[in-house]
Amino acid sequence: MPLTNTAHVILGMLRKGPKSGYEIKAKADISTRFFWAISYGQIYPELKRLEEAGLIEGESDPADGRQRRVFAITPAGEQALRDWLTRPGDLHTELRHEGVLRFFFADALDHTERVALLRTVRAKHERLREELAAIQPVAEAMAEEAGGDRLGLLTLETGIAYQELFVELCDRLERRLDETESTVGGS
Amino acid sequence: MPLTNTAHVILGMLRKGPKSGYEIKAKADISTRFFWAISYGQIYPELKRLEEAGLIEGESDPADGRQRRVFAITPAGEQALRDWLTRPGDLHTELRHEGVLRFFFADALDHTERVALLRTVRAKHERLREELAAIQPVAEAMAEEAGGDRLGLLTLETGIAYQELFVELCDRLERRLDETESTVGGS
DNA sequence: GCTCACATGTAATCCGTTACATGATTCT
DNA sequence: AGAATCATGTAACGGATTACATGTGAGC
Repeated sequence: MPLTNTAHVILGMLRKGPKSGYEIKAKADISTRFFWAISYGQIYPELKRLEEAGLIEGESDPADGRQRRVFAITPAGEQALRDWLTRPGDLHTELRHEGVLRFFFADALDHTERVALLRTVRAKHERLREELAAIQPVAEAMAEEAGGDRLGLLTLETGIAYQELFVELCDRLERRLDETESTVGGS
Repeated sequence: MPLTNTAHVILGMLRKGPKSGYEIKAKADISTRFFWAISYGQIYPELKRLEEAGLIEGESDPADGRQRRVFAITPAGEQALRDWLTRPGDLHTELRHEGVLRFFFADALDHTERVALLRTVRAKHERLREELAAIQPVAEAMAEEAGGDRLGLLTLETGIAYQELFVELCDRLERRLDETESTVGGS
């Protein structure tokens, strides 16, 4: 059966060099997390499956006496990754945004509550924007060691622009709310 | 136990007037779908649960001899909706975007393939933008009958801006790709 | 001695989609 | 006659999160 996108994240991470499950999670947490989150509950079982399928190879590599398994991608794994990257057909795109959802139904609230909601949403995206901005130097360093792969940087910039859009949209919505409020009066 | 966001979608839809499960789905498909999708597999069981919890009340209302159950929100349901809308704490925000994910790992591709990927992603968002734009007149009509609730319109505009951002980001990324390609040469 | 980071894994559970089953009515 | 729309529901499955369980080593 076909691999999940999460499996491809693991494959993609290992293509940049051998890693333990723990390291995969750590790298994902500062990069892919913002548009494709993964958790330990998926990583370890998936590593097992990928190894059985011959797409990766695990090797025991205890560091400082600590138990540790490091996985490396195989040629078959590289091929599977490439196949996925170039595969035609629909790309899964899913957004679940409780803030926008609440706003959609905010007719049940009064003006003050609506504004408070927008401010909360705005604050969240502002915080995420800062979180991403803080990663930038790390990503810069990672790009160096990855032999000049700048795509991580570009993706990060995309993530920052994404958060900025929501901040701006919240501001815009609040202004629009004030306009109607002042002309017709709110509920 | 607390209600899911999907349950709140149903509650929110019913607050705008009694509806059948089928109608709820139809309304959601042209509004909340883009930031909180729901399916029949959730709607019907959830309607049952909400009724048992006393938050909505179903009434058999066959139209043209067709079997049909219409649900109305109860005062308890309205209260539950309000509680949710004003509840403090983290708002679930989740993005799963296979296009950006692939781009992040596109180091494994050559320049031409990378550009093709961006074009595919761009086309998808372009199509979504048009889909949303086509809904605008419908939403306008819905705002009238909803007694001047303009929030649906504002949310729709937000959705359009969201799609436009991705279209623009794809263009931006393609330009950035061309820059590095022409100066240092690609893989 | 304690806490944090490193490290691996599983089980329960939740949420959601997809596919299926069924049937009436309306439009072409 | 056939397709599309209206209409309700369930079962199987899949993907992911959370919580739990366990243990080492490093730094304070």
